[in-house]
Amino acid sequence: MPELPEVETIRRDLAPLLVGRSIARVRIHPGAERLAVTDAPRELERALTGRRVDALDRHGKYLLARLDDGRTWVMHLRMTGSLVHTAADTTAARFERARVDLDDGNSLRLNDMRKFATWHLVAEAREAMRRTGPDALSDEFSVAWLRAALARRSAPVKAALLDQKVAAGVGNIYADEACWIAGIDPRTPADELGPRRVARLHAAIRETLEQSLGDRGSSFSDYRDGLGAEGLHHVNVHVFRREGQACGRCGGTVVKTRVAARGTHFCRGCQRR
DNA sequence: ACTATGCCCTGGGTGC
DNA sequence: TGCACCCAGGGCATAG
Repeated sequence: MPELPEVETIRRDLAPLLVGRSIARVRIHPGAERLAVTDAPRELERALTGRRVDALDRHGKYLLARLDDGRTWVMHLRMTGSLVHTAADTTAARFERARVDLDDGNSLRLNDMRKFATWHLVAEAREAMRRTGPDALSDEFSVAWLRAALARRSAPVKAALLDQKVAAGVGNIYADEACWIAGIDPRTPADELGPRRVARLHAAIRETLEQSLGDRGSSFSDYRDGLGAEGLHHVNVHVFRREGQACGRCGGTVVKTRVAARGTHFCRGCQRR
Protein backbone atom coordinates (compact mmCIF):
# COMPACT_ATOMS: atom_id res chain seq x y z
CA MET A 1 0.00 0.00 0.00
CA PRO A 2 1.55 3.26 -1.05
CA GLU A 3 1.99 5.59 1.91
CA LEU A 4 4.09 8.74 2.13
CA PRO A 5 7.53 7.18 1.35
CA GLU A 6 6.12 5.18 -1.54
CA VAL A 7 4.21 8.10 -3.08
CA GLU A 8 7.23 10.36 -2.67
CA THR A 9 9.45 7.78 -4.37
CA ILE A 10 6.99 7.66 -7.27
CA ARG A 11 6.92 11.45 -7.40
CA ARG A 12 10.70 11.69 -7.55
CA ASP A 13 10.85 9.03 -10.26
CA LEU A 14 8.14 10.56 -12.40
CA ALA A 15 8.78 14.28 -12.02
CA PRO A 16 11.73 14.45 -14.46
CA LEU A 17 9.86 12.25 -16.94
CA LEU A 18 6.57 14.15 -16.78
CA VAL A 19 7.31 17.80 -16.19
CA GLY A 20 7.36 19.68 -19.48
CA ARG A 21 5.62 16.82 -21.30
CA SER A 22 2.19 17.18 -22.84
CA ILE A 23 -0.56 14.60 -22.68
CA ALA A 24 -1.39 13.23 -26.13
CA ARG A 25 -4.09 10.73 -25.23
CA VAL A 26 -5.80 9.31 -22.15
CA ARG A 27 -7.70 6.05 -21.89
CA ILE A 28 -9.59 4.88 -18.82
CA HIS A 29 -10.26 1.23 -19.52
CA PRO A 30 -13.70 -0.46 -19.44
CA GLY A 31 -14.55 -1.57 -15.93
CA ALA A 32 -12.41 1.15 -14.36
CA GLU A 33 -14.90 4.00 -14.71
CA ARG A 34 -14.88 4.69 -10.97
CA LEU A 35 -11.29 5.89 -11.27
CA ALA A 36 -12.82 9.21 -12.29
CA VAL A 37 -14.49 10.25 -9.06
CA THR A 38 -16.01 13.59 -9.97
CA ASP A 39 -16.29 13.80 -13.75
CA ALA A 40 -17.43 11.13 -16.17
CA PRO A 41 -14.46 9.13 -17.48
CA ARG A 42 -14.78 10.51 -21.03
CA GLU A 43 -14.84 14.07 -19.69
CA LEU A 44 -11.73 13.52 -17.59
CA GLU A 45 -9.94 12.00 -20.59
CA ARG A 46 -10.89 15.00 -22.69
CA ALA A 47 -9.91 17.52 -20.03
CA LEU A 48 -6.43 16.02 -19.62
CA THR A 49 -5.74 15.66 -23.33
CA GLY A 50 -3.49 18.40 -24.68
CA ARG A 51 -2.46 19.64 -21.24
CA ARG A 52 1.18 20.08 -20.31
CA VAL A 53 2.42 19.01 -16.87
CA ASP A 54 4.21 21.94 -15.22
CA ALA A 55 5.03 20.34 -11.86
CA LEU A 56 4.50 17.14 -9.92
CA ASP A 57 3.90 17.66 -6.21
CA ARG A 58 2.72 15.53 -3.32
CA HIS A 59 0.70 16.08 -0.19
CA GLY A 60 0.34 13.10 2.12
CA LYS A 61 -0.57 10.19 -0.13
CA TYR A 62 -1.85 12.42 -2.95
CA LEU A 63 0.08 13.10 -6.13
CA LEU A 64 -0.67 16.54 -7.54
CA ALA A 65 0.14 17.23 -11.19
CA ARG A 66 -0.05 20.96 -11.94
CA LEU A 67 -1.32 21.51 -15.46
CA ASP A 68 -0.75 24.39 -17.87
CA ASP A 69 -4.40 25.46 -17.66
CA GLY A 70 -3.95 26.19 -13.97
CA ARG A 71 -5.83 23.14 -12.81
CA THR A 72 -4.41 20.30 -10.71
CA TRP A 73 -4.75 16.62 -11.56
CA VAL A 74 -5.21 14.88 -8.19
CA MET A 75 -4.23 11.20 -8.02
CA HIS A 76 -4.52 8.72 -5.15
CA LEU A 77 -3.30 5.13 -5.44
CA ARG A 78 -5.16 3.80 -2.36
CA MET A 79 -4.37 0.13 -1.70
CA THR A 80 -3.01 -1.53 -4.79
CA GLY A 81 -2.41 1.25 -7.29
CA SER A 82 0.85 1.91 -9.08
CA LEU A 83 1.81 4.52 -11.65
CA VAL A 84 4.53 3.34 -13.98
CA HIS A 85 6.35 5.14 -16.80
CA THR A 86 6.96 2.89 -19.84
CA ALA A 87 7.38 3.02 -23.57
CA ALA A 88 4.05 3.49 -25.36
CA ASP A 89 4.30 0.05 -27.00
CA THR A 90 4.84 -1.87 -23.75
CA THR A 91 2.18 -4.56 -23.27
CA ALA A 92 -0.48 -3.70 -20.69
CA ALA A 93 -0.04 -5.33 -17.29
CA ARG A 94 -2.78 -7.66 -16.06
CA PHE A 95 -4.45 -4.99 -13.93
CA GLU A 96 -3.89 -1.91 -16.07
CA ARG A 97 -6.85 0.41 -15.50
CA ALA A 98 -5.79 3.47 -17.47
CA ARG A 99 -2.99 4.79 -19.66
CA VAL A 100 -1.75 8.28 -20.41
CA ASP A 101 0.25 8.63 -23.60
CA LEU A 102 2.78 11.45 -23.59
CA ASP A 103 4.08 13.52 -26.48
CA ASP A 104 7.49 11.80 -26.40
CA GLY A 105 6.53 8.21 -27.23
CA ASN A 106 6.24 7.11 -23.62
CA SER A 107 3.22 6.48 -21.46
CA LEU A 108 2.11 6.34 -17.88
CA ARG A 109 0.17 3.24 -16.78
CA LEU A 110 -2.15 3.06 -13.84
CA ASN A 111 -2.17 -0.53 -12.56
CA ASP A 112 -4.63 -1.23 -9.76
CA MET A 113 -5.90 -4.69 -8.95
CA ARG A 114 -8.62 -3.57 -6.57
CA LYS A 115 -9.82 -0.45 -8.41
CA PHE A 116 -9.70 1.85 -5.41
CA ALA A 117 -7.46 4.46 -7.03
CA THR A 118 -8.95 7.86 -7.82
CA TRP A 119 -8.23 10.65 -10.30
CA HIS A 120 -9.89 14.01 -10.50
CA LEU A 121 -9.28 17.58 -11.57
CA VAL A 122 -9.57 20.59 -9.31
CA ALA A 123 -9.19 24.33 -9.87
CA GLU A 124 -7.19 24.69 -6.66
CA ALA A 125 -5.12 21.93 -5.04
CA ARG A 126 -6.02 23.43 -1.68
CA GLU A 127 -9.68 22.58 -2.15
CA ALA A 128 -8.87 18.91 -2.72
CA MET A 129 -6.68 18.88 0.41
CA ARG A 130 -9.18 20.54 2.73
CA ARG A 131 -9.93 17.28 4.54
CA THR A 132 -6.23 16.62 4.90
CA GLY A 133 -3.89 17.98 7.55
CA PRO A 134 -0.17 18.81 7.34
CA ASP A 135 2.11 16.49 5.44
CA ALA A 136 3.97 14.33 7.96
CA LEU A 137 7.37 15.44 6.61
CA SER A 138 6.52 19.14 6.48
CA ASP A 139 7.40 21.83 9.03
CA GLU A 140 3.69 22.32 9.73
CA PHE A 141 3.63 18.83 11.20
CA SER A 142 5.27 19.94 14.44
CA VAL A 143 5.47 18.42 17.90
CA ALA A 144 3.05 21.11 19.07
CA TRP A 145 0.59 20.19 16.30
CA LEU A 146 0.75 16.50 17.18
CA ARG A 147 0.39 17.21 20.89
CA ALA A 148 -2.73 19.32 20.28
CA ALA A 149 -4.22 16.73 17.90
CA LEU A 150 -3.69 13.83 20.30
CA ALA A 151 -4.90 15.78 23.34
CA ARG A 152 -8.45 15.99 21.99
CA ARG A 153 -8.82 12.30 21.18
CA SER A 154 -9.72 9.37 23.36
CA ALA A 155 -9.35 6.86 20.51
CA PRO A 156 -6.24 4.64 20.37
CA VAL A 157 -3.13 6.56 19.34
CA LYS A 158 -2.88 4.36 16.25
CA ALA A 159 -6.35 5.48 15.11
CA ALA A 160 -5.23 9.09 15.48
CA LEU A 161 -2.08 8.47 13.45
CA LEU A 162 -4.12 6.96 10.62
CA ASP A 163 -6.32 10.08 10.47
CA GLN A 164 -4.95 12.10 7.54
CA LYS A 165 -6.11 15.27 9.30
CA VAL A 166 -3.50 14.53 11.99
CA ALA A 167 -0.52 13.29 9.95
CA ALA A 168 -1.05 13.24 6.18
CA GLY A 169 0.85 10.38 4.58
CA VAL A 170 1.01 8.01 7.53
CA GLY A 171 -0.75 4.70 6.85
CA ASN A 172 -0.96 1.31 8.45
CA ILE A 173 2.67 0.28 7.97
CA TYR A 174 4.28 3.43 9.34
CA ALA A 175 1.76 3.92 12.14
CA ASP A 176 2.81 0.53 13.54
CA GLU A 177 6.48 1.22 12.95
CA ALA A 178 6.35 4.66 14.58
CA CYS A 179 4.65 3.24 17.68
CA TRP A 180 7.37 0.60 17.95
CA ILE A 181 10.21 3.11 17.59
CA ALA A 182 8.61 5.29 20.26
CA GLY A 183 7.97 2.32 22.56
CA ILE A 184 4.24 3.08 22.69
CA ASP A 185 1.45 0.50 22.75
CA PRO A 186 -0.72 1.44 19.73
CA ARG A 187 -3.86 0.83 21.80
CA THR A 188 -3.02 3.59 24.26
CA PRO A 189 -5.69 6.31 24.31
CA ALA A 190 -4.17 9.26 22.46
CA ASP A 191 -5.01 11.75 25.20
CA GLU A 192 -3.14 9.69 27.80
CA LEU A 193 0.27 10.28 26.23
CA GLY A 194 2.38 12.81 28.08
CA PRO A 195 4.41 15.52 26.33
CA ARG A 196 7.65 13.54 26.37
CA ARG A 197 6.04 10.50 24.77
CA VAL A 198 4.32 12.67 22.14
CA ALA A 199 7.71 14.18 21.30
CA ARG A 200 9.18 10.70 20.97
CA LEU A 201 6.30 9.64 18.76
CA HIS A 202 6.75 12.68 16.55
CA ALA A 203 10.44 11.88 16.10
CA ALA A 204 9.55 8.23 15.45
CA ILE A 205 7.11 9.17 12.68
CA ARG A 206 9.79 11.25 10.98
CA GLU A 207 12.36 8.49 11.46
CA THR A 208 10.31 5.65 10.01
CA LEU A 209 9.16 7.72 7.02
CA GLU A 210 12.68 8.91 6.23
CA GLN A 211 14.19 5.44 6.63
CA SER A 212 11.64 3.99 4.26
CA LEU A 213 12.14 6.83 1.80
CA GLY A 214 15.85 6.00 1.82
CA ASP A 215 14.88 2.44 0.90
CA ARG A 216 12.50 3.63 -1.86
CA GLY A 217 9.47 2.40 0.09
CA SER A 218 8.10 -0.97 1.15
CA SER A 219 6.74 -3.59 -1.25
CA PHE A 220 4.70 -5.89 0.96
CA SER A 221 2.45 -6.66 -1.98
CA ASP A 222 1.58 -4.43 -4.93
CA TYR A 223 3.69 -1.31 -4.44
CA ARG A 224 5.96 -0.43 -7.37
CA ASP A 225 7.95 2.75 -7.95
CA GLY A 226 7.59 5.03 -10.96
CA LEU A 227 9.65 2.67 -13.07
CA GLY A 228 7.94 -0.55 -11.98
CA ALA A 229 10.53 -1.74 -9.45
CA GLU A 230 9.86 -2.88 -5.89
CA GLY A 231 10.91 -0.92 -2.82
CA LEU A 232 13.44 -2.33 -0.36
CA HIS A 233 12.13 -1.27 3.03
CA HIS A 234 9.81 -4.21 3.78
CA VAL A 235 12.83 -6.25 4.88
CA ASN A 236 13.84 -3.51 7.34
CA VAL A 237 10.59 -3.12 9.28
CA HIS A 238 10.49 -3.81 13.03
CA VAL A 239 6.96 -5.08 13.57
CA PHE A 240 4.72 -4.75 10.51
CA ARG A 241 3.68 -8.26 9.41
CA ARG A 242 6.29 -9.78 11.73
CA GLU A 243 3.80 -11.43 14.11
CA GLY A 244 5.26 -14.40 15.98
CA GLN A 245 8.82 -13.20 15.44
CA ALA A 246 11.18 -11.82 18.05
CA CYS A 247 11.41 -8.09 18.69
CA GLY A 248 14.80 -6.76 17.57
CA ARG A 249 15.02 -4.53 20.64
CA CYS A 250 13.89 -6.63 23.59
CA GLY A 251 13.50 -10.15 22.23
CA GLY A 252 9.80 -10.16 23.12
CA THR A 253 7.19 -11.54 20.78
CA VAL A 254 5.62 -9.40 18.09
CA VAL A 255 1.86 -9.86 18.21
CA LYS A 256 -0.93 -8.93 15.83
CA THR A 257 -4.26 -7.52 16.88
CA ARG A 258 -6.91 -5.19 15.53
CA VAL A 259 -6.98 -1.50 16.31
CA ALA A 260 -9.26 0.94 14.49
CA ALA A 261 -10.39 -1.98 12.28
CA ARG A 262 -6.81 -2.39 10.99
CA GLY A 263 -4.30 -5.16 11.44
CA THR A 264 -1.93 -3.84 14.10
CA HIS A 265 1.47 -5.20 15.04
CA PHE A 266 3.43 -4.43 18.19
CA CYS A 267 5.88 -5.91 20.66
CA ARG A 268 4.33 -7.09 23.87
CA GLY A 269 7.62 -6.64 25.69
CA CYS A 270 8.70 -3.06 25.05
CA GLN A 271 5.69 -1.09 23.87
CA ARG A 272 3.92 0.38 26.88
CA ARG A 273 0.60 2.02 27.56
C1' DA B 1 -15.75 17.79 16.83
C1' DC B 2 -14.93 13.20 17.68
C1' DT B 3 -15.88 7.88 17.24
C1' DA B 4 -17.51 3.61 15.20
C1' DT B 5 -19.18 1.13 11.29
C1' DG B 6 -19.99 -0.21 6.57
C1' DC B 7 -18.81 0.31 1.83
C1' DC B 8 -16.02 -0.14 -2.28
C1' DC B 9 -13.05 -4.14 -4.77
C1' DT B 10 -10.67 -8.63 -6.10
C1' DG B 11 -6.83 -11.95 -5.63
C1' DG B 12 -4.81 -14.98 -2.47
C1' DG B 13 -5.07 -17.89 1.39
C1' DT B 14 -7.53 -21.27 4.30
C1' DG B 15 -10.47 -25.03 5.59
C1' DC B 16 -13.30 -28.82 4.44
C1' DT C 1 -8.84 -30.73 -6.86
C1' DG C 2 -12.80 -27.84 -5.97
C1' DC C 3 -15.18 -24.39 -3.75
C1' DA C 4 -17.04 -21.39 -0.37
C1' DC C 5 -15.62 -18.41 2.52
C1' DC C 6 -12.58 -14.75 4.72
C1' DC C 7 -9.04 -11.29 4.72
C1' DA C 8 -6.35 -7.12 3.24
C1' DG C 9 -7.48 -1.53 4.16
C1' DG C 10 -7.61 4.29 2.50
C1' DG C 11 -10.87 7.40 2.43
C1' DC C 12 -15.48 8.56 2.51
C1' DA C 13 -20.44 8.60 4.03
C1' DT C 14 -23.34 8.02 7.71
C1' DA C 15 -25.16 7.75 12.30
C1' DG C 16 -24.56 8.52 17.10
